[in-house]
Amino acid sequence: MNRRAGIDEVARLAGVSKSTVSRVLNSAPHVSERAKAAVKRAVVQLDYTPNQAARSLAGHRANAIALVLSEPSGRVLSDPFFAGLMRGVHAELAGRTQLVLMMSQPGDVSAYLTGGHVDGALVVSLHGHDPLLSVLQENGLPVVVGGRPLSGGAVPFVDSDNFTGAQEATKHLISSGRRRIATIAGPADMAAGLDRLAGWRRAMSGRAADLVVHGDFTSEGGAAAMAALLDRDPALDAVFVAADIMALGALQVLHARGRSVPGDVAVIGFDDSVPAVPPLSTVRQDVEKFGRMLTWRLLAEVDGEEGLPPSVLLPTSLVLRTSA
Amino acid sequence: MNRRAGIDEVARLAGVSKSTVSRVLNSAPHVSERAKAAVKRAVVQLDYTPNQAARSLAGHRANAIALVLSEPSGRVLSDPFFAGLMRGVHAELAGRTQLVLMMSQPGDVSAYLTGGHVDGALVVSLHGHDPLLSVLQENGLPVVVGGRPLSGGAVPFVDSDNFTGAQEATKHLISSGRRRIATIAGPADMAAGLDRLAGWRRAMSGRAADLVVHGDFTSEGGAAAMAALLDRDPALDAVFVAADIMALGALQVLHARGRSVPGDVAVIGFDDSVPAVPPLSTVRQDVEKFGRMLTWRLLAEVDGEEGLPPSVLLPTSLVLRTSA
DNA sequence: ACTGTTTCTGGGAGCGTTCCCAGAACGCCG
DNA sequence: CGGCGTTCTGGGAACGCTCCCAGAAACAGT
Repeated sequence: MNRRAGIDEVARLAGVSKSTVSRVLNSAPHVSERAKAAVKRAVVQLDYTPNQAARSLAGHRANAIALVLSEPSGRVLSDPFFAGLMRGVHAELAGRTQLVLMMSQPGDVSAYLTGGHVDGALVVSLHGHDPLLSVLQENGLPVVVGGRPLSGGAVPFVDSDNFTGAQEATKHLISSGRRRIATIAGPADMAAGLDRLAGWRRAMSGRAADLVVHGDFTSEGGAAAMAALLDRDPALDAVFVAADIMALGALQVLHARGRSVPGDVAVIGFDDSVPAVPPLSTVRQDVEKFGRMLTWRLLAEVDGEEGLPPSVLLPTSLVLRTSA
Repeated sequence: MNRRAGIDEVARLAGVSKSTVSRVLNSAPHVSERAKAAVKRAVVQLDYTPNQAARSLAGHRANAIALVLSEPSGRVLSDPFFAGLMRGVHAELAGRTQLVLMMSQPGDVSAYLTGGHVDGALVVSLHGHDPLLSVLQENGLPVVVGGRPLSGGAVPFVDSDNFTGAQEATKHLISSGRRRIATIAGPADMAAGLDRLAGWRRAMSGRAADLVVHGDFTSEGGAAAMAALLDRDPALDAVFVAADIMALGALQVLHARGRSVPGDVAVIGFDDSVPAVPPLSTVRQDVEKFGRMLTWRLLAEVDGEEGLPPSVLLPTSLVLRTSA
């Protein structure tokens, strides 16, 4: 393993000072074309890669952002939503900064984050009134939250338009003639759960909206919720499920109890994340775009740009397949 | 944002030199209990966190490892397998080192990796004869591969016992009286695909083993493969699918073509990663353990431990549910 | 020509650690 | 009591960059 070239070697080969090399590398102004070209040539010739550690140390900038999964159980990782999100984040980063992954065990995470190891944090899957947010804000660390936070004042966030999506899905169920429409809602301590439930409620206004059971965004939770719903009203003929992954569980229960889908019961999910039998009608959200937005917003914040939107709401669209 | 304390402040408060502080932080030998206690107290009092950048720079160690997804498309990310893997990796890391995520766009990744920014790399989802491995080895970067690499000589790897798992699944289909047993295999350029196919072949020895179609580890691929299989032999009565995610696609096609599962066609998947209708019989692999093993192995390698096993094969187990 | 302004350039002081080396303190043995 | 090993400690030179400052060069305007 031959030692890697340093900036001074590049400087010597290019016949300039290391200051100039540094300027070229950071595309700073006030560099002659001649010097720029010479440096670039030297960089290629020596196969030079700047040392990140030295850069961070001298530049007071970590060149890394954290993706924090605020979920001790690590449940999120199994969620296809998360996979797409990460793809988006990564795409937007485009090698500019490193992505450090963290799963939140309350204490240590904030210590690490405020320790100056990252320039900013993407916080995802926040439950209830997590203190993490306020801690980070107090320390002045740029933060963008994925999914509307339930507390935390003025933190910028990116979210899908859960309310409208849920509303449209439910409207579709109503207009296709369903009479007893239930919902398997998300956790009551997450905005995604609450907002989708609110959308369902809005669409149901004027009808009996009592068939509500909360799930936990897992297929097991979805199954349990479906069973509970069926016990409560064996005659229900439609269900809006706040997540595809829960819909999968619901589908299993419906099948086991001899209900045909969509014959006896229509099902609409949310996310457009999983293939199912029968193919699931669902509310589609572009998770990759979600991830890109999140990242773009954070990087802009880190760069100190002005006039940024406090938050962004991404549109959703109803995708009709077989299940409803 | 008040400036963070440095090592010398800790030293001053503790009444020792920064060398001693450093020794305590790295739990190096030759430090008196007295000094150790004083330093620890000072650290707590000042809420001191060592600066990673400075550490890496001075210590010639990045304190980070890379998780490389050797898949330009980013397909892996949607795979539940990957989610579990990452959970395992993260658990094993336990805050000791950072995890940097990378998706392989052939060129840049190896440049970055050999640039000294990480102490080692976990390479996952390798296709065919990826040159990445040899590049890394030439540069002396510790590497552990997830899933047996098709080329690359003596790289240590961790893998599930795909062969045995597939064999057992197929044996089960045979012993339960199925006559025409097909398989949807994985990609022909990945060991996971090849080994599972080999297991199926071994179990099928003595019977006609011609119903083979390759999929690409996506549900769409699984659907296409199932359709092709059905066209080739409408009377097939069982199929071993090399990945649950493909099985989902296959299930959709079977359903669409009026085949009941398991009545007309028995289905066994691989991974135990997705809920389905009907619940899928599958070959279970402990992906979290997989991730932990992978990481443990790499860290051991990085630490220069001796006598490490060249590779590890994790057992699989057949989980029987409804589909077969 | 003389000063001012702008573009370019190099020198060198940090950044916060680790690691090496040399020295202090403390035994213990002859 | 002198010498020698062993444990402990502090000083200071790296590590490879960025950033500040001051000087050189180029080009104006008077």
